Amino acid sequence: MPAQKGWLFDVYPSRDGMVLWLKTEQRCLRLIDPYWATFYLGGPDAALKQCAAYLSRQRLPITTKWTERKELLSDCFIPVLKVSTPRLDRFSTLVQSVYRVNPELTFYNCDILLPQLYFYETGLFPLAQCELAYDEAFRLTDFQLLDSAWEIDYLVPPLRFLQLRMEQDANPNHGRPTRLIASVDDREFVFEAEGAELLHGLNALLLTHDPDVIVTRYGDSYIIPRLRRLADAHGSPLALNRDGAAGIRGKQSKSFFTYGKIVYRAGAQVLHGRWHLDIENSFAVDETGLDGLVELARITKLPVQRCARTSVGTGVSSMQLDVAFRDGYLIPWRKRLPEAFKTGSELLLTDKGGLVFQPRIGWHEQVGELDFSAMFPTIMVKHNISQETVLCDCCPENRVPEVGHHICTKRRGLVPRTLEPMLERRMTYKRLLKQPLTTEERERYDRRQSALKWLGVVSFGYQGYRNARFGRLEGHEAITAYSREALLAAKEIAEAQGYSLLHAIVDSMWLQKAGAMVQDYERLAADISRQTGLPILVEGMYNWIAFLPSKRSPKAPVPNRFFGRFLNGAMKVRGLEVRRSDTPGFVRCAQAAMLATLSTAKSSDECRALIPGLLDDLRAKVDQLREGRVSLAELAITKHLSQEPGEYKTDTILAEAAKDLASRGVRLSPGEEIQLVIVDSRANDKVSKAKAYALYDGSLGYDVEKYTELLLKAAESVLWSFGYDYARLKAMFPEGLSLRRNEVTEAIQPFSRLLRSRGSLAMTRDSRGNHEAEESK
DNA sequence: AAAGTACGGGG
DNA sequence: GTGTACGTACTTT
Repeated sequence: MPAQKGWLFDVYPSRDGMVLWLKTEQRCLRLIDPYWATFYLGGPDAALKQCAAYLSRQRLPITTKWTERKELLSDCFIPVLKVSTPRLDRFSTLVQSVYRVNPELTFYNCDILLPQLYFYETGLFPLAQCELAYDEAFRLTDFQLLDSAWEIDYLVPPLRFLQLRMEQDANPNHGRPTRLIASVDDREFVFEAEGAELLHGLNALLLTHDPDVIVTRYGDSYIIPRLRRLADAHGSPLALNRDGAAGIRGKQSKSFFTYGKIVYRAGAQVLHGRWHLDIENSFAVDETGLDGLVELARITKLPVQRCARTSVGTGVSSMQLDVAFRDGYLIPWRKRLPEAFKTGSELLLTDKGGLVFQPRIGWHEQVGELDFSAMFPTIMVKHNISQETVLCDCCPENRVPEVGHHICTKRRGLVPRTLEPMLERRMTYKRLLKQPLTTEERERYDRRQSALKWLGVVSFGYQGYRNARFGRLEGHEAITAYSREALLAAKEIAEAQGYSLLHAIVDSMWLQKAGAMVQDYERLAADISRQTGLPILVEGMYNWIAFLPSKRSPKAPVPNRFFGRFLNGAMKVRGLEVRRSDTPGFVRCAQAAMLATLSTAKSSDECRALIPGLLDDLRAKVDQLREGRVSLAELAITKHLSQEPGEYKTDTILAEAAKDLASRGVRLSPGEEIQLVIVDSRANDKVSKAKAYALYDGSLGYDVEKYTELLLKAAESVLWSFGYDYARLKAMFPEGLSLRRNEVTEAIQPFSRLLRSRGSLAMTRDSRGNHEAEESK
């Protein structure tokens, strides 16, 4: 009987069982595992018996068995009916039909996607190295796992890539049809968007190259749907999929509300036996690249293409399900409830219960910053905070400070058990990063640890889900109570040692003490760690840091508008224009350049000496704007629609641009991102204030003065501490020759997001506003 | 002045 | 699969 070693590349259900694709050095092998998927039913004996009888009358192969399994909340065994079927394609319809017949039964393990359930049950996971044995019909007969999801130095198989993108960098759904560019290795192929040549050319490329991964920009929302329509129209096949029997699974786009804002999720085009990754539709790929995606898929056990497209919260949830499943717990069906539902926040904001001490506005030198590392996840682990441990029946004496909830001391919670190995794993990567490594290794470990960090951040928010499978509001309250206690204690310890607090927010504090060196801060951090039981580290020492005031009331501090220079020359920037996604590239780069220049200065005096130069640069930028030498791509502003284009009550630039697109037949959904260029912000006669970037030919120019204003306001943020406010800057650059209708030069597009996908796998986004400046600069 | 609209998190 | 924070900044009415 043949056996093959390789990596588990793809897993999905089919009529005949679970399809497994094994990637070896040479090829990709399709096997089928005749796997029986199982769910459980609980309830009164009579009802269960009746249900078993109903199931025996079904025409599907189904087995039922009486057994006992543990319930999560009570930790007690309860009698349940185990229902299994090999017809994976009918699994969810089967659950639905049982529910229709007897909605009073309690359902368990029935709403978990089958590949996940398969992974939990077998111990396999995406990209696991394993040896699979199979018969002549390519049916799996045995397997051996040669890998562990917790392995640090795991191997990733060699993968072949095909990249697809449209010629224009803007969202093709919002623009005119352009040519399709396919690239393989370093070769590029350009196809006209219509016609049979495209299909033939692409098919030839797919067949000769046989890529494992198709990486696209806008593949989910535009390229693949178009290719499929084209193939249908010509009646010719399209070889995108590797599994000819399975087809491409399309998912509808949707808009939904979460945490106060509407989110748009593009549809999906999921391949079988081959991955399609749309970098414009993947948080994980965008933030942490392919390395982060593989790391997440391995430890969350979400199939790679699903992992690429879901929120990190889904990953956290999957890890918890895995732990619960392996411990033999029944997993309750999370029915969608119609009532209001509070979602977990990915923001660690003050209103969520974190403590803030407002900053001392202004310029400060010789400042140290201490940050609690992974504060919320660490609290959950340390204090055993989990759905089933908060307000337990057995430990009324173990109280949370302030809020008074009690937490179990007898039983280790599901959430801490999930988080603990993950925190440890991230620490291992961080330790590795301190050792001598090649650039490649450094980047890989850094992306992996960054992917893990997201899991930690989100797992806190998850506690706030009132009806989340493993969330609990009281757990959330307990976490923030512990965090306040820890920050307060840290402040007191620091002050007792002669430090004065400049600013503190949730898990970070900025301190000052004459003559204190890094070692002193290290010692302080060690003291705080010891006394609070939570690890706190020196984030860095600043030569200088500027805490900016509120723009509306210049005497009021705000917690998150500051920038400073670390001793090693790196800058930390929060709340400035560079950090905002709706700042045009031209302004963002101008401000980033100013900050980079300041980062070369180690003191207020050195900064002051740089100001004349900064003002010269600023003048050059203003001139560039006024002379119409800025490209549209640099002026494009990205914003998210909060509603349908027609629902806007006020004519803002965003509403105008959305209506511009809508009037030209572009369908837009709430939450969707659009790009616009301001043409004349003061137009109030219903003449366009703004144009959609994707469709704008530049004939109306751009609003020089508006962009100058944005530029000067960004400059104000940087120069405010040196006495330059907006009024003063404006006076220095009086409205000259105001060219409202400029000739626009289509210059090179240095801010094109395209750059991210060019090259083999340089797929992560440059972070906004973190400018690593070298000490030697 | 009031109402409408958008943004942010971490490293 | 997800179901509407809250404070700040800015624009429009």
